[in-house]
Amino acid sequence: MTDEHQPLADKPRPHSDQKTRLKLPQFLPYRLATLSNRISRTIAALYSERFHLSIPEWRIMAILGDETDLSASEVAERTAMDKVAVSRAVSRLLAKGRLERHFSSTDRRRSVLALSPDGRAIYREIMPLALSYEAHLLAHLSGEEQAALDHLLQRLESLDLEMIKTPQHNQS
Amino acid sequence: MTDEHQPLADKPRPHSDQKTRLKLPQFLPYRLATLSNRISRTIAALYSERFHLSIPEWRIMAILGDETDLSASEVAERTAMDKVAVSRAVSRLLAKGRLERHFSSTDRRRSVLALSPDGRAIYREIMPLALSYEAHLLAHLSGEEQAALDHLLQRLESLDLEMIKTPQHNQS
DNA sequence: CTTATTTAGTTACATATGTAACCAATAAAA
DNA sequence: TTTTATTGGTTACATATGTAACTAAATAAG
Repeated sequence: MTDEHQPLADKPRPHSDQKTRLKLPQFLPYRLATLSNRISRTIAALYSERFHLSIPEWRIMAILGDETDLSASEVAERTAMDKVAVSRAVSRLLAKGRLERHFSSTDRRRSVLALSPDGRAIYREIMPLALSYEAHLLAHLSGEEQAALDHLLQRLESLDLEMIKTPQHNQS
Repeated sequence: MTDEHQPLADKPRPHSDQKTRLKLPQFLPYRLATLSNRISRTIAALYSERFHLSIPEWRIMAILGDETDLSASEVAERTAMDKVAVSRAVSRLLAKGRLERHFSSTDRRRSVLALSPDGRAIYREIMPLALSYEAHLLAHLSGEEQAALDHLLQRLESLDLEMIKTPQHNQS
């Protein structure tokens, strides 16, 4: 694949053959990032302007619609957001009246978050949109493809992605 | 945890059964987004502080390392970044001396971008890191899994993700 | 030509995000 | 207990990003 039919004495380029080149469109991290971005934007378009919700805000509502009375740090865990992002999104949601917050009586630092009636109503409107969008996406894949996708995501999610030890190179 | 093994006549919750709930950790767009983020951050850690490069900056260098003398808009196309992001990253790269720019003689609006010698040197350092990280990731997958992954990405990339027509709902 | 239109890129402004510093409450040590 | 460390969350600051408005060059129309 590297050299289609490369005439013998005529190298494509002296300094960089296919093996040492990085082809962005075939680079896995790049592909995942662009695909995921396109999907996220598309789905955000389903609710962002209609409900004035940002992606992190919706994530929090989505979690609290499913499991109620979580603390901010529990929300952070489950949404894979960091605590600062959660804090900010929560305060916006509180300001908009979509969330209710009180604090644990046993630990007065710990917040207890839940959707407000208003938030629940919005949740019930958006959630089917989100699910049907996902269904719409998956509908383009066969059963086996769907299974394979799920399997691969599980595999990749389970990797710890641990850093490769940087080839020693103390040139800093 | 709510009700482990639910006795027959005892509905889990009147208002939301599994079918109408959104389980974030199983929601495809969410899974893609978090996976891709983890990978991007990990890989960015390989070069960001060592070479003082942001992700968009590296993307541009990666493209120009592969194909030289592109215009800003061609870079934008190939990196899937928008032209504003490209403009900003390009000006940072110029400032750091990693890029050279001149303008087309036939169309004086059109920029012609290329890595500077310095940029090329950096490219040659980073690129193997990026590739070996990818290899490291893929090494955890079997040959079939890798093929399936590539196939699925191609499938998903080819979808136009077109918006589902919003169920009419003029409540704005 | 002279005036629209389109195209390439940049700039402005408002908002979002990340990192680190911070405050308050709890838990652990001394 | 008083001191010290840890944990839950928020705030500040610097940087990044998105959208829209804008400049300049090139085309197309009149």
